[in-house]
Amino acid sequence: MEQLGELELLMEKSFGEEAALPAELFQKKVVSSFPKTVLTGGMDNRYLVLAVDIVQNEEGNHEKHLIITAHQSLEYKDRCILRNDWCSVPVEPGDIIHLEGDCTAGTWIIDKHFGYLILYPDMLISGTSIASSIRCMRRAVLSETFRGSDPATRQMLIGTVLHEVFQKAISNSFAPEKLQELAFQTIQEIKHLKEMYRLNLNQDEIKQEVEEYLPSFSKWAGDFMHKNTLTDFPQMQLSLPSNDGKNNSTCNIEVVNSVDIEESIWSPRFGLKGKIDVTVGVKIHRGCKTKYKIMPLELKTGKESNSIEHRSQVVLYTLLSQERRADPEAGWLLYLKTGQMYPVPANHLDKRELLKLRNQMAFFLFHRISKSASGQKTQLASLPQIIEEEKTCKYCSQMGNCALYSRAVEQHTDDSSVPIIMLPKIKEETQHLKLSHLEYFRLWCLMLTLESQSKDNRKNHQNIWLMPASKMEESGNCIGNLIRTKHVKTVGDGQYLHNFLRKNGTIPVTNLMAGDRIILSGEERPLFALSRGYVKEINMTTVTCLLDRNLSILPESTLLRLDQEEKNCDIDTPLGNLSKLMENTDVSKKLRDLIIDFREPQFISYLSSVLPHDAKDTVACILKGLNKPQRQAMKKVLLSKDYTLIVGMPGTGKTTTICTLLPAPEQVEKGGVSNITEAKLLVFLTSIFIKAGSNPSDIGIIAPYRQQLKIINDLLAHSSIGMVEVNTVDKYQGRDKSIILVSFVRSNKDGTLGELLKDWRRLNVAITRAKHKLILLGCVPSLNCYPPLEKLFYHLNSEKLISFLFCNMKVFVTYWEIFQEDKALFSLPFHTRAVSPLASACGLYFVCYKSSAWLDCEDNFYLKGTK
DNA sequence: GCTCTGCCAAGAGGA
Repeated sequence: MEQLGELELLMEKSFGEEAALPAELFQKKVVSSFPKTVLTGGMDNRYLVLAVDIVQNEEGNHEKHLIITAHQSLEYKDRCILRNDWCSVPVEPGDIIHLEGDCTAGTWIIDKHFGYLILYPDMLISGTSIASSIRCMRRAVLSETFRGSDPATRQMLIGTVLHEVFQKAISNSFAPEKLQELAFQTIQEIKHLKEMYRLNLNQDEIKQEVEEYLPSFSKWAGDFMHKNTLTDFPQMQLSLPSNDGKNNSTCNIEVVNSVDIEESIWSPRFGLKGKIDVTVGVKIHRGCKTKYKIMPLELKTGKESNSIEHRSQVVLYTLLSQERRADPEAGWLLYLKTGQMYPVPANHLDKRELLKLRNQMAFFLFHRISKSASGQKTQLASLPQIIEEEKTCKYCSQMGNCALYSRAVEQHTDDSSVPIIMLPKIKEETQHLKLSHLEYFRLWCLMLTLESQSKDNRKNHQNIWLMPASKMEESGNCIGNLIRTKHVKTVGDGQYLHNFLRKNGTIPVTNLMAGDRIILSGEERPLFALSRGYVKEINMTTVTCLLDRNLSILPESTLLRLDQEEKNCDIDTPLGNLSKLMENTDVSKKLRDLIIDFREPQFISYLSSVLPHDAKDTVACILKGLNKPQRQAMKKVLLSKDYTLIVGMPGTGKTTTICTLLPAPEQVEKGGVSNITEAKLLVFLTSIFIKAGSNPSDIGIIAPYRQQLKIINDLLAHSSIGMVEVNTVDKYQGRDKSIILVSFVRSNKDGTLGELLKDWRRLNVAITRAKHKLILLGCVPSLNCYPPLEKLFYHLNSEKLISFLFCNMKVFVTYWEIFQEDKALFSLPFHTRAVSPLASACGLYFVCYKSSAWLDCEDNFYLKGTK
């Protein structure tokens, strides 16, 4: 919030003052709003706007004059003059922009004929999003906010299937039998079958509808591919800027090959991203001349509209293509229903207007929060104006959110003007909501938006294009200098196993571990985000990854980098849920009642009335394994009509084991805290369990610190021990293993424990993941500084469960057996995991966990998943 | 103070 305050302070200043603002203040703003941006000139320029002035030129027209700098020191200033419609770009002092065009004598001129300005170029907006903003900017912004409001439909499924069939055919064959086979095979894919089930459609009707398209596929291929004479190819009117002067726009079009399928491109130059259905090699025969171009081909399965939205999408893809190769100057729009293909030239005017829309959208997405006019209240900003087109609104899937936002947010705080004809519609859409509901929506929408904007939650992959791999490697979240080795193995649909080798020597110190999500890019500029996936295996020299695309089309010499996918703040799901909670349905109404208006949950009186007769034995069997308080709570859950809050903590059982050794001081280094002695002991104990006949997959190793996990992993790799899972406490949440070994790591003289271990919830998770045996390893004097652990030791000590391994550096080792004794450790009321499967089997709405007070913590309520 | 949580994604078509 401090940063936001700073920003607003700047925004409130007038232009004159802006220019005079001290450089440090600007630098502060840039650091807080654009933490990763490095100002730079040249092709990938990033300018900081220092001042904005509106002036009248000699012809009496308005121009926007910007004072800009591409230097971190802010010392060297350039100018940018925005003419014609560019004057309307909502650019403000402190903004980051990218400029395309020419800079002469320190001045950029962007006008209707030449040049582009890209606002917040590192914010990548998808082609479809921008295309949809043509009709209604508000809807485009709402769709980016409330994702998942678009219900899936039969047509969408058909569309997805047909895209896939065409894409397979173009690199295979369009022969009718082959098409049949590809269609059949595609329909059988699990993801499509699931979707059919969801939409309540049967396979046969989908198959039939898909098959209706296939003759058009063949017709298209017959027209555009594999002919003997050039003149057999369809004639089209297509003039490209590069053959200017020549009036001959007539040409024959030959589609030679498919260069790529679903090519995913990020363009930090134009601030765009997108996926190109098919990237095709095309020969354009004009007179006796032939030009070969690699161009985007966009497939459409719906009505042959050749609409401005469809064409715009293609124009945007020509911009994306420039990130990888020469400007295609045009693209193709193919309607699969008829096989009709339209050329879409990308002229300056279209590109200019689309980029202006992109800028507008970027502005709205960037400015989600505002300050109230009266003072210091942080509130949600207004969205783009509601349009006055009842026809467009009639079928809009964002109608509900649009009206809700207008009523709950805009009409509450702002003097925003709603078109009069839209007022009744807004009222109608929101009349089922009480004031308390609107308030709830406003509050949570604000909270979630703020959360997503907080510094460490901001989702951006900017490092990939703003920072070279060699520099990123220092953080441990990136590995560069990799080349692809061996063959790419296709594991499944959209899953390709790749092997990478560090080109020179060994892989540097890294945080990357098996299971981490990564983004694969080329080291060279144009190859950002070629593919996404997971690390499968990593050692000193090689990395194995499961990727979503097959990269064997790249030359083997291509230098690649892996970037750990930054955590993404998923506010999409809660925002989607919030939107759903406000829907005019019975289910949502009931939930509003319980959640917003706090209606007390209801319970029925007798279990026999709810339990199906044949479920009795099963339930009895499950209950038998629980202790008394667990059984009582379980009963309450079963009687629940609405929801049940379960207050609980896990644990029971005991036994002892003894070892001798872990002095075991911790090491603090760049990668984090670790404890080699504990690690060795732990690996030793693991080997004992395996020798004793335990299955490695039944053993889990937990440590709170990543560095410790790394050391344990290294030790395991050098031993003969197989696939033992090693992970952080948090990754084990909600799961368990037969045998769990925990390494507490911390051991020092001054009693520093760090905040991490002090989180009692984490401690709780760590000691409750074991089904049969739990071994805790740690330094008693160090850990004793913390009351909850002290309590634990007190108990363990009284039960003689602690083995002191060395006289002055005491280490405890213990395990106990869970579920074998009725007696609960610490008199814990519950074992939550025992409850949840049963609860969900009973179809409860909520399963709620209240954190227990056993460690003198404050009362926290956790609302867990809805069903 | 060194950890994690919600996570695949841009588009599938409608009018």
